[in-house]
Amino acid sequence: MSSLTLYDTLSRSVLPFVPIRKGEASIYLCGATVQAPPHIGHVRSAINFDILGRWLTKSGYKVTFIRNVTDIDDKILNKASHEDLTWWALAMKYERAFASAYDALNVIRPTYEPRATGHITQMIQLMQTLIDNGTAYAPGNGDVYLEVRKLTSYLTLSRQKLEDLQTSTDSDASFKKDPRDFAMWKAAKPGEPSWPTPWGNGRPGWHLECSAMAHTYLGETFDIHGGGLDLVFPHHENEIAQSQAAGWPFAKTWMHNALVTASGEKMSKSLGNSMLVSAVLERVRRIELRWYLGSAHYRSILEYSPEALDESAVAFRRIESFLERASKLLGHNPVPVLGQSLIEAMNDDLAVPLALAHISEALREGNVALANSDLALLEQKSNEIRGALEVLGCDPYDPAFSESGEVDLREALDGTIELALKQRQSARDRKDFAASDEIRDGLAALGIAIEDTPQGPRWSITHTEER
RNA sequence: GGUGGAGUGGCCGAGAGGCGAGGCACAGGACUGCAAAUCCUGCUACACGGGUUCAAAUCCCGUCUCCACCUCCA
Repeated sequence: MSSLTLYDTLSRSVLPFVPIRKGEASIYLCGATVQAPPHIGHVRSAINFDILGRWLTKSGYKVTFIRNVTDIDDKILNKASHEDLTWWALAMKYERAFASAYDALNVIRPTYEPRATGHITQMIQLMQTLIDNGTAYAPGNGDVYLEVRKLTSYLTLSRQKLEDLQTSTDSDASFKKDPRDFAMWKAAKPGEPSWPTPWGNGRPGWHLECSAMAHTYLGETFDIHGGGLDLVFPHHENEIAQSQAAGWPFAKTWMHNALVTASGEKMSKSLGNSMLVSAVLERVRRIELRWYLGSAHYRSILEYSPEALDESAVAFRRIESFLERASKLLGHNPVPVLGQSLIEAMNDDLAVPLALAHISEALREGNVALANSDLALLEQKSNEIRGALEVLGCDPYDPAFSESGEVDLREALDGTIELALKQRQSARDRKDFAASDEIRDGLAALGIAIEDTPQGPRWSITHTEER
């Protein structure tokens, strides 16, 4: 059996995954700054790393997964004044929006989900350590900076040279010893929330919280640190800088998901091209959005278009409909089984597109088995397909995807439609095709598609108008 | 200016020296009262120009185009 390899941004190569603690895997993922509702780029990141977590779990590791919530920062303060809310009310509002989007898309909840504001003590301790050892300084205005020239190594992840960085145009640069020094802690402006520190009242800078929280929950070193590709610099570089300056080895492997683009450009709120999760869920079902966002390789750009989304949803319905027909013929639901080809694909740096090709193949073979009523083969193929879907977090039998009340409704509907199908069958038996087609067309107009199979007619809801 | 990534058939999208990934669309066929679904067959592509090699989408050199990051970003 093959074993897991993952692409590591630090070494720029695919390396075998060797856990620090045998049988365990620790992951820290940079979560959201909760200042606006989630768009599909945000949840893509969560889904990509959810697939990683699921695969590690399937592979037998005990996974500790941390995903933080940044609940204090400049944008949150700005937005709060615009929305006429307190900063904490705004942060909670959007934290909940993210949480419900993650739940809707069947992203497994992290082991712990720490908030920045809950870890001020740990941040102050870290700053104290760095000030004591001379890598950080408090110039007296309430800010605390990290002095990047004191570091033995810096910019190893993005492979840049300090001299090549375009210098910041910050107006407060006057307190910095070097314009490239970055703020770990920001002095409070009048009216802003603040926490007391030995260097004055203020609030955390963005980078400090992740160093402090990763250390709190995962210790001085852990297996995987993840995040979006846009976080490599400065965020992750600065996390490394702070943590290693404190003497912590920090993350062993760095993984970055590629971004979602629209019209060739990065999806972001400021560009005005972001597709909110809530808006996209008007178009496709939750499981279909998950399938779409998870089906690209995590290191490939995903270019969003409504057409691509629709196409992906149609492809997923084919699989779903196969499983439905298979379980009907088998008399029970498929049991998730990991096929060898799926295992190899996933172990190869989570090669989801390759896994998809294997699903397509199994689907074709399964359909043949269905046509021939080859129950043994049908069982095998449907089990493997369900196993693959489960790894991708897109198992149609997962209760996470069942709509409330759907089951009861479906049963009632089933009886009603069976009645209509019986009428249609008797019309067909007397070759009264006008009457039989009238029944089929009538059902179609109600959003019920009828297909005649060797096992008799089957019905399904046409999903186009749904959710 | 610096640092990365990318360009593959009508479209999407894997692969990374030699065996046509896969999907969608399209065309033909099988099945069907018709349709749908399903299956079978067809569609031989790797930005451009050089080079290395018995063999290049893959390696090397050069060029073009696009994207991301350079202290707000997932």
